[in-house]
Amino acid sequence: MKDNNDMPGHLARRFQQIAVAVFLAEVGDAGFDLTPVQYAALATIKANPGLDQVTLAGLIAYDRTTITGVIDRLVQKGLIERRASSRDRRARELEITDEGRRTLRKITPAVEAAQQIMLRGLSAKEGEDLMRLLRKAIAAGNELSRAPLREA
Amino acid sequence: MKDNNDMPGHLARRFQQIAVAVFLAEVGDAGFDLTPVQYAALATIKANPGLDQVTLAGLIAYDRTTITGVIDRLVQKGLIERRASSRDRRARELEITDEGRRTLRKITPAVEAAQQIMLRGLSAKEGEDLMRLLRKAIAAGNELSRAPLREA
DNA sequence: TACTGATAGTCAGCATACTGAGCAATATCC
DNA sequence: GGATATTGCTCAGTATGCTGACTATCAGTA
Repeated sequence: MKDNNDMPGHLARRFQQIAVAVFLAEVGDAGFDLTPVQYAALATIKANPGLDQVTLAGLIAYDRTTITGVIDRLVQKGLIERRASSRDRRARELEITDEGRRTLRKITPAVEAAQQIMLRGLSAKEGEDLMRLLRKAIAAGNELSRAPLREA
Repeated sequence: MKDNNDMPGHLARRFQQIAVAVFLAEVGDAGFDLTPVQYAALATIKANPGLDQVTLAGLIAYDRTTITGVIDRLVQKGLIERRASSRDRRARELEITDEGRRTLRKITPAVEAAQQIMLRGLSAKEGEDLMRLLRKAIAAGNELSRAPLREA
């Protein structure tokens, strides 16, 4: 009988669970109310001004039906704006607001601290190894989920 | 500016996302409708007959409020039974049914195939390394989530 | 034994994720 | 140019996961 600890799927779930908890704790302590998912979306919108929702979803590997709610909440918080595209009337262009930019700047230290804490049981080299192996496994499995990563 | 690919949190989410998709695809192809979470609960109930919900949650690191719904669905599918404990009237004892045992036996190949597929980009040694590093990081972060792993 | 604190379970509410369906608009092909 | 396919987005429904609150019960102690 295989143990849970021999199942990559179980380890994946557990590591993700801890990663989210650490992120929320660090960001919360810093005085912000932003989830890991919202943070990634916000940072990606800042780096790609005016992108549409499908492109955003592709850049961070979110499902297109998930991104709708995430964007709703970022708009609600005043961190981004969503407006109709002039070129394609189906699409919505996303833009970060000044408030969003400020939030992103102030929250960065907490986010980076969180990334450290997630790996606190590992040496620097082990942390690098873990990230390298994850990247490799993810690259090989990219097309297996409904929301694969898509380059711009 | 740090890239998403340098963030262990982002890699964790992505790997977990692929792991779930692979699991559901393999198990679905085998003709079963069981999630990774339901599978782990079912297997743990089989291995620990009569355990209560809190103990089960601790063994697989689920939140106690999440386990309620998972158990509801396993009961609904006829794979387990939930009955009041005679020793502690607050607690519910969980028992696998014959149907649950049959299901577990028949889906095991699909589950194991899924674990292979998740790691298909890695060599055998790399897969082992990845699991070892995940186990180590998880052990160090165990207490950081609301639902830590608890030994029996 | 009565009080107090801890524990088992549930519930409401919110935030991902996904399936599948649908609408509107754009692209493509004949 | 018009039928057809595709694309961007949304919605309803289901399944984790979590926070925080609540009930019922149990355990320890004054």
